[in-house]
Amino acid sequence: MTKPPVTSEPRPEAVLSRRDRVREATLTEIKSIARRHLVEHGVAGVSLRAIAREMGMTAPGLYRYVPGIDALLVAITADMFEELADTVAAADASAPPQDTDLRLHSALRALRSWAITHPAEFSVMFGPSTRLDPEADISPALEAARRFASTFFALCDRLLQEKDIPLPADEEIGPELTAELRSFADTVGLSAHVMQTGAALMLTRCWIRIYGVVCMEVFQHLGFAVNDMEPFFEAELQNLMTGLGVRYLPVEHMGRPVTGTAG
Amino acid sequence: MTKPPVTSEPRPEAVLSRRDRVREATLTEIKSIARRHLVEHGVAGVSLRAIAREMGMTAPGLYRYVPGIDALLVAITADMFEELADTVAAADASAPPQDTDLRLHSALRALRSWAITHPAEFSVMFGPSTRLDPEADISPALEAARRFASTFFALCDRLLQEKDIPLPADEEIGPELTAELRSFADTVGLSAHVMQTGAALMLTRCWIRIYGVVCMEVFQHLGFAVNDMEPFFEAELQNLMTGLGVRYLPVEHMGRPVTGTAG
DNA sequence: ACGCTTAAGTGAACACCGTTAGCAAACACT
DNA sequence: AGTGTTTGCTAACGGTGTTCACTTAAGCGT
Repeated sequence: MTKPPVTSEPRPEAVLSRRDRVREATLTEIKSIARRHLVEHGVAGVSLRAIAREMGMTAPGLYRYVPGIDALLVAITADMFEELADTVAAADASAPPQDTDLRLHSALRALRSWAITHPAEFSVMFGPSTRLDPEADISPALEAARRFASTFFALCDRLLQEKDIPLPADEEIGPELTAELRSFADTVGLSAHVMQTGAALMLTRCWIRIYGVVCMEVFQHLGFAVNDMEPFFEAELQNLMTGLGVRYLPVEHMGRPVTGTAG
Repeated sequence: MTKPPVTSEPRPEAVLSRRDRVREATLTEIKSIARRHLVEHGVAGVSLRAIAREMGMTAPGLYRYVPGIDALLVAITADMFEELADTVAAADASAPPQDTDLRLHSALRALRSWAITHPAEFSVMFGPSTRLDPEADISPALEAARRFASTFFALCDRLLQEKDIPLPADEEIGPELTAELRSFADTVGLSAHVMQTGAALMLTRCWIRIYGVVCMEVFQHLGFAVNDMEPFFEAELQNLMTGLGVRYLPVEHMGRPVTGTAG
């Protein structure tokens, strides 16, 4: 870089050379097409050959950008977690910073919203990994999932600080559960407040229930008998909030529903 | 059948001709091998060609028995629901008929037990259907799933008859939820007791939560941070039972754990 | 017991899939 | 201009679901 850039580039595009830029663009295109195929034909419909065909090139050429189909699926899964994290964070940020209750409602409803509008994505993110080789390296997706979870961790942290959440006492939790909760708290790196065993238990319990309703809705397990699962989600949300000592905020009282980055 | 059977056959094998019998045996063999491949290599590892290869025949020959891979997968899914239903029913029956509390504990623990010992099966039964054509006819599996659910419906029915379960009042449920609950109750054909809106809500809420914990465990979503999910399951079970006004029975007090038909 | 009907199974073919190896062209940089 | 790297291609191997035409075998009625 002896010559200064003459072209009117606002940012020097980091330190990426032109080559690296087009390379990155190609990778983005690959992932974008893969994502579309995922949405349109399900995870089974994502294939390197089809992607290459649509890009006007051949399948082996894609191996210059992606080590294989599994890695590509992991990569787009990570992207989707990132997107979901953004959506949830945006919903969280759309509420007044002090109104922790509303922020929590907002974030959880944004999660459900995104899930039901992105069933194919949600399935590969939160369903069983049926397509990937069990020995595939899924760490990129895990990393992104961590960032997604952190929004909720932060909210729970605030909640524990502000309110007097009724937590189960350490004595009544049981040694095995305590051990698992400690392991969990250590691995995900919970903050001091959530580090309490009772708080960690409360957190996982809430997550399990949210996960349950949303999975049930997206995977269509009551689809044959139920048209709209929203009332069930809201019922669960209400029950959850009540158990947390937080007042439940119905949808009507929330103003315009929050729309995330994609919706 | 002019000649009486000389061979020592206890039963006349229904009205099936010899031809139909070997045909049925072949179909059973196909499904059995498919099931094994499912367990050993995941749902993606089930293929007609591999099954045929193992049976010493060619793939097109299988089309005399099964209309395609999708129908085969649906068929074994139905079988698996049948098996799970048997397992749960056996656990239920292993408790004293009058002890509804214990029967419920037993049945739910049997469900989890079967799920974690049969993750591949559980994934195709309760996870998103990623492999099947969305237009595939899954009614056989649905029918079997209904029979699986009926065990729990019966238990809830008993519970509602015996105890004074604290049910949410009709007024506080909300019109949309009421409508969905009615639709649900009608479709699955709940008995008179569970027909009450509050009871149906309680039932679905419980099911959602059980579904949530078990899915979370089988799909390994906390697997990176938690070794054993049993304490979480038991915590959820306890919380659930308490909410139902039923006393929670810890595992230790239950005697030898119940083993189902497979496991 | 013989002939006819029907079912079972095969081989070839088509259209897909992931992946590897070897090669030619384009590009960046000295 | 020459050199080395990057990119993309073709060919090929082994795998998949599925259809079609065909042969073989079994069962059934007379």
